[in-house]
Amino acid sequence: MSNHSAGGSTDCVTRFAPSPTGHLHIGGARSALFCWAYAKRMGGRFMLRIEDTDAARSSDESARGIMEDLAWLGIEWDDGPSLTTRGGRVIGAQARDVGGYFQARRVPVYNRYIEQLVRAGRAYPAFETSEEIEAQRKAAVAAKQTYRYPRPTEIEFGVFNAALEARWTRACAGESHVIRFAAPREEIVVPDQVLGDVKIAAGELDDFVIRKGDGFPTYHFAVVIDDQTMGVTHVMRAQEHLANTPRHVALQRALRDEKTGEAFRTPGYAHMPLIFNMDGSKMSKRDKAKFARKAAKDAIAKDAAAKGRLVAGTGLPEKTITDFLAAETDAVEIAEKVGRFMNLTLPEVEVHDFRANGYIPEAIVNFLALLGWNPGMKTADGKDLEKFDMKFIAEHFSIERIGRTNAKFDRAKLLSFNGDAIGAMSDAEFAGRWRAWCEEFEPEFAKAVPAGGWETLGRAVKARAKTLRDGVRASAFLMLDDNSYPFDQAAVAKNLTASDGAGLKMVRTVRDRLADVEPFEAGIIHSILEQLAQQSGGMGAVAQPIRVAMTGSAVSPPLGETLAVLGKARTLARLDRCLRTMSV
RNA sequence: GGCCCCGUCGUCUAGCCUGGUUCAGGACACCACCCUUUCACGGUGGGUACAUGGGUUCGAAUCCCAUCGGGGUCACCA
Repeated sequence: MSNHSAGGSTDCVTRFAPSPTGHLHIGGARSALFCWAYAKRMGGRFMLRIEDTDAARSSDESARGIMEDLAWLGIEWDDGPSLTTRGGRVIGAQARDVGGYFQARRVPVYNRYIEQLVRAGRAYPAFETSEEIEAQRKAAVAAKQTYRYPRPTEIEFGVFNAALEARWTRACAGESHVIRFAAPREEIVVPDQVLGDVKIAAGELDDFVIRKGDGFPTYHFAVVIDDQTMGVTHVMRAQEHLANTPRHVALQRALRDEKTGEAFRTPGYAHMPLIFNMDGSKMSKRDKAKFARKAAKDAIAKDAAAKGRLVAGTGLPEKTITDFLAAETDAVEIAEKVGRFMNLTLPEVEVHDFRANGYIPEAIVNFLALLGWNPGMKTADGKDLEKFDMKFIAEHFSIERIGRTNAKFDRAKLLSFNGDAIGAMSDAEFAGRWRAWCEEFEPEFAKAVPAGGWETLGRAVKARAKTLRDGVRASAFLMLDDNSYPFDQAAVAKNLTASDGAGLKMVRTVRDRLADVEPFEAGIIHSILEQLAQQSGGMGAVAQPIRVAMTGSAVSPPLGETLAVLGKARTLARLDRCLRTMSV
């Protein structure tokens, strides 16, 4: 039996290793999900490691945000930093002790292995500045040649000779340097469980940097050391890393574990397909700027004055807006301000964006699982099985069924999944989750919902909401000022004043019937409307006039709930105002 | 450009490994109709794909090769 109670055994250990330089990208979330799923399926452990060796770009705030996003999705780690959820539960509480899950705190470990490599003649200090290297690289490119760092002639592969010792002494004395790996001149085979064996010819690798001038290891080095010392057995990541993997394999062959003295293991690799936008571009934060810019330019093309309104509406300096429109800057903050002012839904690229726009984690996780993986099962009626939950993924995930072809992220399908997931909730569950979301992301609206009104309103809105935010849109009637909301004139003409004011007469009738209703509940209101409908030529003749009178438009959720949530006083006030201000 | 990976409807994909049961199935999107108190929901139906060219074979989406196309990677970023 395993002595690790929280997760499974250490026979299988997968890891997700983000660098904390921003929010969790949706593609990263998929990587994490697959790693998690495989570990669960194998009864192993899923680890979260923070790769913060880029001191300039990393932040603890980002690390925390990433952990919260993962937790929100339901992707919880057995090993990694601990995170206390809102419910007070601690994720990572049973983590194994592997010497820290933040790479920046593991520098002494890396340095020991650096020295091991140097003394084995497999790594050496190099003293060129990055400017010098850059100049050489440019010259090579200009000459249409592939740049490879030329190994100094005095360095003998696999031998700690006098020249190397002299370099090492200079480095240890504090002279500015990097450490480079003496790459082997032999073919390297990366055994990949998705792609099969990927062979890289001898001489393709050059002596890449494994420790930077600032003393931190590079990604390539830290990954190899950590995966070995933390017992990682399976490395699953996006295909963009495939071309880096030979470096890792080469490093593994050159290193020995300082505890066991044995050569490093080569973990099982599985590189998964990449995810792109529908137009084939990379999904990036810049997509928000592109989207907002296009919308703004379109508006200005229609009406030149729109730019002035944009400046005023966003509160940004005119120069900032001008630069933004000219694509001088892709700043997310500007894009978001423009988006907010223009009432745009900017394209989501980070998990947090989806959350803020009203997506629910079950739908995201389900959709993500289908991007590059497929259970290959049928439902009872013979269709492809597409809808499933985390439990299913944990039970059925397999590397063999990971695809090889890149995928485009189809937001329309995600939206459909989200709508279905919302539709599958009970009314009570929807009401609870919708309310919690509104309180966090639409506090103004949340305040406007009367106490006890959430379930009634939720029932009215659930079927027409593909996102939680849609529920707010559908409830726009609630936010109207009872005495000044505008009327859609076409709707008024059609439903109120037409046929000699038949609609207005109906409003009058309904108003009088409603005045006595007690309690003012959706079901009761509905049955009253139904009665009237029977007496007067169908529900359309009753409902549409009321709808227009109550909301100013011909579109709203069902009237029983709409009126009930508004309450008797507001309902009568609105009907009265309509009667007062309108005539044939 | 060098090296590497990939190529089934607009998109995600099933089928490919173990060639025939597939003039290729599902889902999303789209269109039409039905239902209907508006908007939605739901129901029914429809169009659309094996990149191209060569092989192998009685037979190829499935095996082989070439071409074309897409992508990744070549940092003191991860």
